[in-house]
Amino acid sequence: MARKVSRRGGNIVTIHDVARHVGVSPMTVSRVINGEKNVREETRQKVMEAVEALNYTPNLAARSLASQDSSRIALIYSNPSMSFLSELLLGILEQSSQSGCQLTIESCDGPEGVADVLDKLKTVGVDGVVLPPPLSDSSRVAKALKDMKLPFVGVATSRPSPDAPSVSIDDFKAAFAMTSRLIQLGHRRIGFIKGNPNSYYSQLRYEGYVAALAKGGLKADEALVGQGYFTYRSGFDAAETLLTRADRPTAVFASNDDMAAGAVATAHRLGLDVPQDVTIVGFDDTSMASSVWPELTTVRQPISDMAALALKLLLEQIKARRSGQTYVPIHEIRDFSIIERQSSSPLTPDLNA
Amino acid sequence: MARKVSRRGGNIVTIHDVARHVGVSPMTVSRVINGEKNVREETRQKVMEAVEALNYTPNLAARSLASQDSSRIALIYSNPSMSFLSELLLGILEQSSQSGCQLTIESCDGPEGVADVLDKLKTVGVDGVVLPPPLSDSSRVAKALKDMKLPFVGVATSRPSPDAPSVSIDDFKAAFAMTSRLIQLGHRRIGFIKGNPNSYYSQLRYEGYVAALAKGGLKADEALVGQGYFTYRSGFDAAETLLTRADRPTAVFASNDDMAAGAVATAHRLGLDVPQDVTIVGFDDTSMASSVWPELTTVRQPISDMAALALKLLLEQIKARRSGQTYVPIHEIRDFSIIERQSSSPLTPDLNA
DNA sequence: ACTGGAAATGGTAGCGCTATCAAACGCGAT
DNA sequence: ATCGCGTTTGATAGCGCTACCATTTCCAGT
Repeated sequence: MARKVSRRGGNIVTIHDVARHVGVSPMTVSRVINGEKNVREETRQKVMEAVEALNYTPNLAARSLASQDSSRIALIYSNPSMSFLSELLLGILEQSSQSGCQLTIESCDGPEGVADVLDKLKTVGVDGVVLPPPLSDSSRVAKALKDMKLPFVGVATSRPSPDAPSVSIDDFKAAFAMTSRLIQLGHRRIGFIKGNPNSYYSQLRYEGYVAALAKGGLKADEALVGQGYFTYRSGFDAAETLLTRADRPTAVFASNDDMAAGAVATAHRLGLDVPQDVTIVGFDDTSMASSVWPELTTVRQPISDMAALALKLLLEQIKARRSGQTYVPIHEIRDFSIIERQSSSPLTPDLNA
Repeated sequence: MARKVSRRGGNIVTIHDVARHVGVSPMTVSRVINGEKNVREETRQKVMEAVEALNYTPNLAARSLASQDSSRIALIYSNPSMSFLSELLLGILEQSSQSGCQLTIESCDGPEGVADVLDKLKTVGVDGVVLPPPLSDSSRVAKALKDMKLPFVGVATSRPSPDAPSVSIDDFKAAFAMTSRLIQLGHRRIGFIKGNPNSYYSQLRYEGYVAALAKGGLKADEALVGQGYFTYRSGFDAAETLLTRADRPTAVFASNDDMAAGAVATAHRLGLDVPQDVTIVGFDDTSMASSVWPELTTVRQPISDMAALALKLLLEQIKARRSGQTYVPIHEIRDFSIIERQSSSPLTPDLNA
């Protein structure tokens, strides 16, 4: 155990210890650690073993100091959907600690808040910005950032800015898949609760629903579509209109989990059992989906992974920009999945009669 | 604008630029930045101005490298209450970026998961651990950490380990205050939904409720107390028992927000309006409280601040330990507050009849 | 004025890592 | 063997900041 006691007390294994242990130069160890290619396989092996044996972990502070890639990146959000945010944070955190970048989280409420926050970023000095929805859909924010010449990345955007990379799922396809699943379960009268009309992905989800109905040979009925605003309350209200109809839908697809939860509450209030009397499904798989009872069947976005990837793309962009290369924004599409929980069931025969 | 172009491309303002601008040594600037005392007021002033003028921001990587205080700290959680977690993360993140420490977030589900995670921390090598509830209440985890000689800090614990610092609110006092408030609103039959009996703070909240009833001259009625487990579902079920009674309570105090939200759902299902027919209040002020409708009146814990403070205490502890000093754990108590939203109202006269 | 000791400031030497370039090595072709 | 060229390795010099100690400045007490 080659341990070195540093000048100031702590005792830590450094790259030099590993180098000495193997009998190579620190530089070689560095190369192995960073996965560079010009290292003989045999050498790489020996270094890896030493790293393992000495239980070496790189000092991120030193690394980012030396490599000058210590980017300051800001995550700004205006969406108070904490459950979405925390998933996002988990992913971003993991990536940022791996990439060794300084992270700042800024909340901006209200529309003028955004401007203030951007101003602050300008004076404080950040190297890039991560934009979760709904900011990632705002062309105003995108333009402001572009004018500031500040690189940014959009997470879960349906309308990626052409100037910046983004990571998202295919909202249309996801809504299509979920609707198809409901049809497959035997549902024929399928209601839909739209999200905020300002959001483009809200539109895409609706279109996916309509397309799936068409493909299933069902005609879209405007009366089965409610307008919501992505809030619990709006789902609660919209569901009331849908579920008090004489020919109420046997399934309701709310375009996010909060609205779905609100719809479940309304169903309960109307004396309807979920999913016995009505199937209700959501979108996003935020913590809300598994908090309420019955737990919601929903479309899962791998938010954490998406966030991590987004940060990675952002850092690449910054690096490219620094070295003067032109950077072509990448728009990455991740896979969604459908999580079936207790809020959905096949259409029961008697209701079909 | 004294800007220096670094060897590798970036151009950043360093402590040297500030020093040159003022005409002092970098050391003095460093002292001013770090708020050390042995600096003449006049000098401090000038340095501050230069910092402002040049828009200097310290490079955290360099700082933690030089001062060797780059602690690796881990946040381990087993509670899937995402809303609580995200608040926590926000606070921790802010503090960690200020203190320049490396943060790792680890989830451990199941009871054996904790052991695995601790094992991992051991091999990876961390300098300290932050424990949010319910882990912060587990004497088993505390003992394991103590055996590993790993400093830790508890956030929102009601049963702080004597060996480690902690930050929490006074759960008893908070429950007492909320119950008193309900009494003040005219309620006389006040129900309570307990949390998981394994949690000590669950017990404290219950005791606060009982004490407030006593002080208000009301006798505690076991029939108005339901057993829950801090989950939505458990609140949903417990509320059913309470609210279907002939002499149902006019107010229900659920000992966390998830259970309160479940109780609201049950009330709705039973055809009761909240708060017209029954007042329902929660505890914690997680995002759940403001997601549902009506939004919940609840006890607010300043989770974010508490988390930030906890991290600070942990770092102090680590520092003290490194320099060989004995460290006396500090148990910090923060103030709670009662947030009144739409789920509570004064007792309406006719119900009192 | 003059000393002594505290307060303020500066010089030096790294913290652990990596960019850069120079050196050493391998190896097929001559 | 010798050359040439690409691959692998090493020596050096910082990245921006702070710990540590040396130095200077200040001011009370004589």
